[in-house]
Amino acid sequence: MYKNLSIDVENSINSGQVFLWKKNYQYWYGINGQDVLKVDDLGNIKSYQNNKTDFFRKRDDMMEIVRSISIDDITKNAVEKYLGLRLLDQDPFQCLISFIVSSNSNIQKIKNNLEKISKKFGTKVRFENQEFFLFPKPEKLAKASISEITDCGVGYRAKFIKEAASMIFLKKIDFEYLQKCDYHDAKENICLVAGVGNKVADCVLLFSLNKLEAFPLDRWMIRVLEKYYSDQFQITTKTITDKQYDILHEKIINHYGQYAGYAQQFLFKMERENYEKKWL
DNA sequence: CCAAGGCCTGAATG
DNA sequence: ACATTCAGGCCTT
Repeated sequence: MYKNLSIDVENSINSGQVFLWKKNYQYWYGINGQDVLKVDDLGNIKSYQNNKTDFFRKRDDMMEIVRSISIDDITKNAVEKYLGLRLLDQDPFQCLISFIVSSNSNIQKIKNNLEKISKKFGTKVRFENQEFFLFPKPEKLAKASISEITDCGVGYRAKFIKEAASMIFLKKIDFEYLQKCDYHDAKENICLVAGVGNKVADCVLLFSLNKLEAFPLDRWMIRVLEKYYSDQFQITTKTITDKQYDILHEKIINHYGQYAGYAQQFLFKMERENYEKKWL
């Protein structure tokens, strides 16, 4: 059966993966680490640094992925409804800081916090006759004071941000290494960062380290499992412990297979749209 | 191991 | 108005 597998840029950006993006007439502009991306409605990218980035993961075989995750009616419907939705391949450091900031927060506030961080610590550049602030480098945030970071409105997360930046700057966490090793090793490693638990780790792994079996379980996804999958994935308690998270993830991988992360993204998008939640 | 409580902040709710 | 709750969790006890 024929499917139109072209990219839906709008839905991909408005799916909770990225925060430092804005639309200016027909183009989307976004910060990705030390680069600025300009994207047209077909997903063609012009990059400030002239980097070749596969931000929309065009390398993925969406025909095969869609086929393999459309394993039940709920997911099948979500995939069909948001077929153009894509996982985005982000700068790992920006992604890590973004999701540390995201914990116990909401999209509007996360965006606001990250904009302040970029403005305060990032390099100002001009691109397409507009002003942008790149995301700060690890060294810059590692050497900032806690109170300077707190001024960006991130509250108690400030020290997590500083510590995380230090670990990257000092190569205690090495993203290039994490790219190479498998999901479980990478997760164990990145969870060593204070402020990074199961959910944040899975976001970083899925959105920036090419681990497509990562399946971030946040409030929304727990709600999805409770509502539509109560038979297969029973949620027993209010707070999910580390062990329960692991067990759930194991069952989820058994159900969806190696592209479970894509399934998560379609279901997350679906559920938040059902509740008419705002995006960027 | 598990459960409960606390946490910056600001927009939304009552 | 003003208080309370809640928001894409995590850490400590």
